[in-house]
Amino acid sequence: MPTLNEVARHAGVTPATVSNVLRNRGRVGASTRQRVLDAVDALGYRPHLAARALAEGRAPTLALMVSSIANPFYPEFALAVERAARTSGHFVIICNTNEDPLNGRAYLDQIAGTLSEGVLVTNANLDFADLHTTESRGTPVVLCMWERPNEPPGLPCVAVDFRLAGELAGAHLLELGHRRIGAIVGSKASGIHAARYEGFVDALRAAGVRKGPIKHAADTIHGGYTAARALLEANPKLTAIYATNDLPALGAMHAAADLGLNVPSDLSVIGITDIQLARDSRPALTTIAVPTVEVAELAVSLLRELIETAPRCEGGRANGPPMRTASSPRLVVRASTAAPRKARPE
Amino acid sequence: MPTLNEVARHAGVTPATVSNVLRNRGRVGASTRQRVLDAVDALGYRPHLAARALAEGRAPTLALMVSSIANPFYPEFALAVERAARTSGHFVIICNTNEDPLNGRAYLDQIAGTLSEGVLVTNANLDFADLHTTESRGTPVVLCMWERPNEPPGLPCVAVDFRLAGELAGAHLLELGHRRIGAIVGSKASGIHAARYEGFVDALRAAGVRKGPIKHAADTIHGGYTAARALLEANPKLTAIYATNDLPALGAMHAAADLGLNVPSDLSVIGITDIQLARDSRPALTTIAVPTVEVAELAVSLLRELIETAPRCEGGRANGPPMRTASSPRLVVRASTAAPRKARPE
DNA sequence: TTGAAAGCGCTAACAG
DNA sequence: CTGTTAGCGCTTTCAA
Repeated sequence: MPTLNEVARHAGVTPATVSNVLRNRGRVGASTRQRVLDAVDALGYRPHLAARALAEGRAPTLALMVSSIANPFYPEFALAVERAARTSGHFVIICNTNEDPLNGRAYLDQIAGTLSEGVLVTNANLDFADLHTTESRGTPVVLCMWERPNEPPGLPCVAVDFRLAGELAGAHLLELGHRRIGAIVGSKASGIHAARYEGFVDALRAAGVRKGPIKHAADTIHGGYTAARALLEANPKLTAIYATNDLPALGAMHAAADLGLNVPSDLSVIGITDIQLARDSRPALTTIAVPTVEVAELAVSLLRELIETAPRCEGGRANGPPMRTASSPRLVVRASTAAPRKARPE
Repeated sequence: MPTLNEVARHAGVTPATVSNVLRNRGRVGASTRQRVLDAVDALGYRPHLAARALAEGRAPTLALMVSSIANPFYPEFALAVERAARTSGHFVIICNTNEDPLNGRAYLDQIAGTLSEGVLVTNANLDFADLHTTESRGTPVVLCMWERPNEPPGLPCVAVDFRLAGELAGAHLLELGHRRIGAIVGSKASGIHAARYEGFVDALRAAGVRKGPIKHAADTIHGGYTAARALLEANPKLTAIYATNDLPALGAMHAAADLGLNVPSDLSVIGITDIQLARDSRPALTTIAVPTVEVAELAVSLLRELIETAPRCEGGRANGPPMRTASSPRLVVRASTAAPRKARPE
């Protein structure tokens, strides 16, 4: 691989000049510029990104922390993140924490500030303390998909009103006439989906409908399957299931099928997120769509701002860490919800 | 972020010594070592990976080229790649080509050899010429999932016997008694799935069964859906569908459902790969499992070898580019295949 | 308009 | 055992 120095020699100029023409920096004479350009493609020169970054005191990548890229939501998000990152010349490194805070910390320790200029965090089950540490060391961190716009975390974030998402889901089911609704709430006691459940409960309360049974489940199809079976077997009269995520909702549909229940005529199922699979399932899943791409773009642009300004205003953050709020979740009605069989019109 | 120099000053030694204790290189006195270590965590020092890489003449990442990380196969593969890469201290950068060779080339030009030490390529629709170029510039490239072990490409690769996969699929269907089998062949005219289809046809031929209708389709659930509908509507007597990939197979199951056909009693469906979704679909998909994780590991280890040896044996590749062959695909019988309704025993 | 020089943070000879 | 010296490939003052 030819270096900038070799290009310079080849063009009979100094490295500084080559650098200048390459980045359109200083004023360079037209003929010199041409000579340099010729040398560049005579040699097939490509700038060494790592070296450039080192000299500039920057880093050419963004780190994307996910619990496991295999969970189908993350790839979709990652794709959007990558697109956004490319526009600012960043590459993205995927960091699978595998739900283990230790892995997360190891990643942060290694790449934050050295290989990556900023860190994007999805529900990767990271230690907040670790995140603060990396932030205090000067590498900006932004939380994607913060679930409570009204309760900012101690870190920069992009918020999505997941309470509203839950509420919309509840309202939709209620409107169809459902009164006995089971809930599958994702992600263990970590309470990561608490807002989604609260919104749902709020909707019920507002309608004067009693809370139905609830079951916690892993955020997978299988987790939803197991939870739904348990729910349905213990509560045969349920006419609908609300899952705080699409994957468990899909699992609930499978459980229904295995129990001889038809979706939606015997059982309605609704999820949250609107992943690709929701569109591709049979019946297609009714869900509350979250603006994934928008979140990714907001997150990347926020991160970029932080990267720009971080060096300057070291100490004082005016009113707490910045937060961007993505547009509201919205209901997407597909084929997995319908009025309960014997719904009496209100 | 403290630098190695500061650590050195803090410990009252020279940078070289710090470097030595950090990498257990030269012999360092016990007390000095301790002093350095103390300084390291007094300052919270972490090595600057990019700088280190630059000094070592290496790069800390591997590039993974995929057509789109959103296709559910790739995340699974990416996860395995990342795990393997971590063991050699590499991070992985995901490069979505979005099926466009131009994007692929842009990625290669930018990061190969500067940010990434090696390139892993899945079916990303890249220009082979571009790949050769980057290889000739000294950055090793390995093709993952080469489909024809007997016809090595001009590049290092990990091969999987996809002809066999197709044959196994055909054989399974035949054994169940199917004689009228439609085929959904993925990925346009690029012929990327040709081997999979040939194997299938070989199985039929060996059994003296006539080829059924064939339809090409995009490698998505929707693509499979459309193709299957067309196939089924034009050929009502089909009792089975063979798809060269799981996603289209899943789509075929949906099409069957929409046409009032029960899978597997009215129609058997089989795919190739065994992605997670194959396990999670209802009915669960019978498929030919490809050893994804093994392929990822072989690919990374081959790439590592190439990275090690590349500098030395610049010119001469003994017997063409190296190829590793992953273990054979194998049949995984689930619930989407069964004997055709009126199968007469052979 | 171009060149010379210093330095980003680290490693790698070699010398002492 | 430890320090000295160069230098990875590039950028960026500052002079010329």
